Amino acid sequence: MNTKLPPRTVERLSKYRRLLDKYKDLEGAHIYSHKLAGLLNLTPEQVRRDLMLIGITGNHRRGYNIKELIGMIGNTIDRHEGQQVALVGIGNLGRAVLGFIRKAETRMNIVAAFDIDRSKINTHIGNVPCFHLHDARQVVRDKSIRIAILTVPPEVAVATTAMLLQSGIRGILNFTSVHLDVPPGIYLKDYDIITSLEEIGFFIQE
Amino acid sequence: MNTKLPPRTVERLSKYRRLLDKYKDLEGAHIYSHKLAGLLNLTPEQVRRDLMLIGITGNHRRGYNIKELIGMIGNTIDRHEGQQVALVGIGNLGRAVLGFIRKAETRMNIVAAFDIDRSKINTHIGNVPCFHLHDARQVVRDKSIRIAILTVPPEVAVATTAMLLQSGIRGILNFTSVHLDVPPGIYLKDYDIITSLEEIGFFIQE
DNA sequence: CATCAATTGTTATTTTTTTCACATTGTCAG
DNA sequence: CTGACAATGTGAAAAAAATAACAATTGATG
Repeated sequence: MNTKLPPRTVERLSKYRRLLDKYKDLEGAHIYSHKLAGLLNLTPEQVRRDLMLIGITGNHRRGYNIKELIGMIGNTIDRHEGQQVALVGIGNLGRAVLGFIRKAETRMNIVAAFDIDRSKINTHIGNVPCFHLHDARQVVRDKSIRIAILTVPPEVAVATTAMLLQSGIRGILNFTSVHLDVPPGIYLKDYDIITSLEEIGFFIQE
Repeated sequence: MNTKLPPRTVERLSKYRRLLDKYKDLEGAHIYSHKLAGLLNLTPEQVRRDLMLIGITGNHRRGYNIKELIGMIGNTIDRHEGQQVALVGIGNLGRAVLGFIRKAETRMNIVAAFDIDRSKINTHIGNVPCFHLHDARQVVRDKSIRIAILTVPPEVAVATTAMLLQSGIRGILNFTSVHLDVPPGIYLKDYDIITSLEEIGFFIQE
């Protein structure tokens, strides 16, 4: 489908779906744009525009069919059979993130973990097999991995990223506070806890 | 100082400072806007405008004085003697986040942790004392805590948030995937791993 | 069956953020 | 001392995102 959606819209679509997922079995259930907006602190107009952009049509009297909505969002933002994701860096943060994602219901499948600590290689974390980073190219290809979650120590963030890019990774969720330089075509999302805290700190001053 | 900076600018200011912090002892060192921009994948104009907004003046020949720059960013986005932060929810994710922040160099001080598990109360995690959530009001006031990092299980996210708000917290960094409703004046920042992954998944399709 | 209230779909407007463009200025070379 | 280069500072333009406004539609109601 059309890949020209605004990033903000994609973010919100993901949230709509997650919020609505719990009602997915209620056949015929509907929701109004203002209700959905209220639940997520958005405006109804924003919700309607987002849904319009992915071609969802609501009922003028009953609102949007929840099941159809979940389905259409899926058609838009999911790959066909889920995305394969690798966790890179099996420290405390990495393990915690892994646990978090496995508890959440999502189409993102963590299918491999990478580290350089020999004692971790060939073990399983949860049920995720652990490989040496040097084998990334092979594993990434074999398992059709396209996304990496980067939870390595800052010192090795840049070098690790270079290896990941060589191995064919297309998107990176960067938990290190290190700035990464990626070529065009690679989608990088920074997850910078410190910056977020400082931002909060600034905006609560008055 | 002026609190009307665009959120994006505040985010970038935090990043400028973190990047430049390693040069803070080089007396008289300067950096050009285009150099700083290159390091963070921004445009030089954007950098200059951000700095202009907080009243920094560069040298037309040598660029911006790094030390002054770090100082001015601090004047703008820091509270006077750092911010007091509480970690709420001492599970794996909470502990990992705590470890991460303590390794990073930042003015955000984690001064208390909260949980409801009796076995954790009155212990220390790292050197952070752990309290029962019921004592939040008291502790928050005593320690001048203004920001909470929320790493509790999703089932209790809403109830916990209500308690935090009652105790006088002003800002929340929300690691749960649960949507939180906060009154005006409270600054909430969602840290939604799943949404971020799905966003990456969408944008690498083509 | 006509009315009415409520909601959608979408165009227009406003606001926010980024980018462009260029006059201005500090420093260095000669 | 002077000219020229290479920055900065900033108004203006453009792009992106959010909000407002309102006609069109639906279905419930009397």
